Amino acid sequence: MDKQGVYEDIKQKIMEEKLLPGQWLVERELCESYGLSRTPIREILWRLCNDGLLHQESNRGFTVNRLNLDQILDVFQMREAVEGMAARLASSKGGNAFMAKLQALNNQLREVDIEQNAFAGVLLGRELHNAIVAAAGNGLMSDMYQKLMSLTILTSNLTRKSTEIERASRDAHLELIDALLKRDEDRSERVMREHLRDTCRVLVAQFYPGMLDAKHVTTQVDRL
Amino acid sequence: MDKQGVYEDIKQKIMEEKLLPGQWLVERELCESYGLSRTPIREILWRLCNDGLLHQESNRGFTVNRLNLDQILDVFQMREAVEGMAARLASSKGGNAFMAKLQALNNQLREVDIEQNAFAGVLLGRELHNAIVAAAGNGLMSDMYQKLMSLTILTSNLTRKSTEIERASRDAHLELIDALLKRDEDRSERVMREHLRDTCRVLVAQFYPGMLDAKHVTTQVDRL
DNA sequence: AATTGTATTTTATTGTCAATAATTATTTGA
DNA sequence: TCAAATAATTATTGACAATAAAATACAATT
Repeated sequence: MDKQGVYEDIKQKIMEEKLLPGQWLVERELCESYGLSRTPIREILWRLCNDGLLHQESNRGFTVNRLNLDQILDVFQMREAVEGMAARLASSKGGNAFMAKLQALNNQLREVDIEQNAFAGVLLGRELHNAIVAAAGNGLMSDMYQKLMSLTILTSNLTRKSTEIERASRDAHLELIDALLKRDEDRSERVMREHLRDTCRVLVAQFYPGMLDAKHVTTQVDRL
Repeated sequence: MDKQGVYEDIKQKIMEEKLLPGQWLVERELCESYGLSRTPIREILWRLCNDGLLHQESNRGFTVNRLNLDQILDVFQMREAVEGMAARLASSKGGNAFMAKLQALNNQLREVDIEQNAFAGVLLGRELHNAIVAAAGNGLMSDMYQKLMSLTILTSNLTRKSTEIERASRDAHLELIDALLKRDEDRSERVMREHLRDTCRVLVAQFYPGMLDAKHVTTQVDRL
């Protein structure tokens, strides 16, 4: 397997929780299992570190990054900033293909039975978010979004406890699509932000019950 | 010089335009001048690459990153998103120390004679932006802001042609401080965004005259 | 004969590796 | 419990391989 392949393989293993937060990645073991020497492996580990997936301690090596509650809140706060702007830009600059994509997602979302197949809804939601960021047409934004999504997924395995999150997201996603289709920039940004704050609340409630009074989560936007 | 020192030295050389965009950084030369071996130099180069200061081409090495107009616009768009949110958070969560800092900056800014000493104004402006992001209390935001500032400085040597930029920024900075002191979240964010868009316009006008009709720069916010 | 185009050689540079040094963690003995 | 010895792991180094650019030599064409 070549360097790029190894990079993606490790990344995926972290995403799929085959490598758990806090777990040490031993260079020698990685060399043996992938058949590469330490130098390229090291380079890969640095990349993953800069993606936010790994954490390095000097002279100790790399672990899978573990986010505490404050960091999770930080991630969602940044997602509000970045994806909020993405929604604004997409609503004004999105082309025909984007609008068609929104229509398609709208129809698919309405058809999905959340209680029966929540994960399908989650996947559609991700597609929506990805499409919005892509439509914003800002490469730097795409990079930062990618990093934020990595950190989001690192937060918790969304695949499992997804029902409640999806239940909370569906209406917001439909409203978001509506705002985008109407090219309402302000509403698009506002809905996106509120949606992310809600998602964050639900997620925190699930994984850190009894901590909803944390400062970040209760921040309110009077008017956007 | 140790690893961290070399990292900062190269970074500063890029900031000060002692290393120019497009210029190749040859590993062997860096090894000789800093007295380190290739592996740690390589590690430093990867870090700088992930900071956005360098650009890598496979089997060719690293160059100082060169931003085209579109990328510059992307940077400022992201700064609007990130620093807009920073202003919002700082206005609501900023403590006594932050408020005192704002007062001090307010006084200093009013005293500075722009026409005579524009750079002093630029430095105060940077201090203000830094203080706002710090007051937002989001580590991830600080990281992303750092990267965006690196890219901003890479854009052009702001030290030289700073008079016009500072002239355009001063009033905005004062208004921003006012909004923050009054803890007006919405206005703080709005003013920050408008200020960054104006700065971007001035900068583009200086370095890319006759291109102000570029799509990004003309994007307007009706209501924030 | 001069010039252009192409193939070949040379050079410069990065990519990879395995051995060694330095650091940190663990075990063992009192 | 503490200290020293041992083991495990990362950090660095220098040598070598692979790759890409540059220079050169040569042939083809006008």
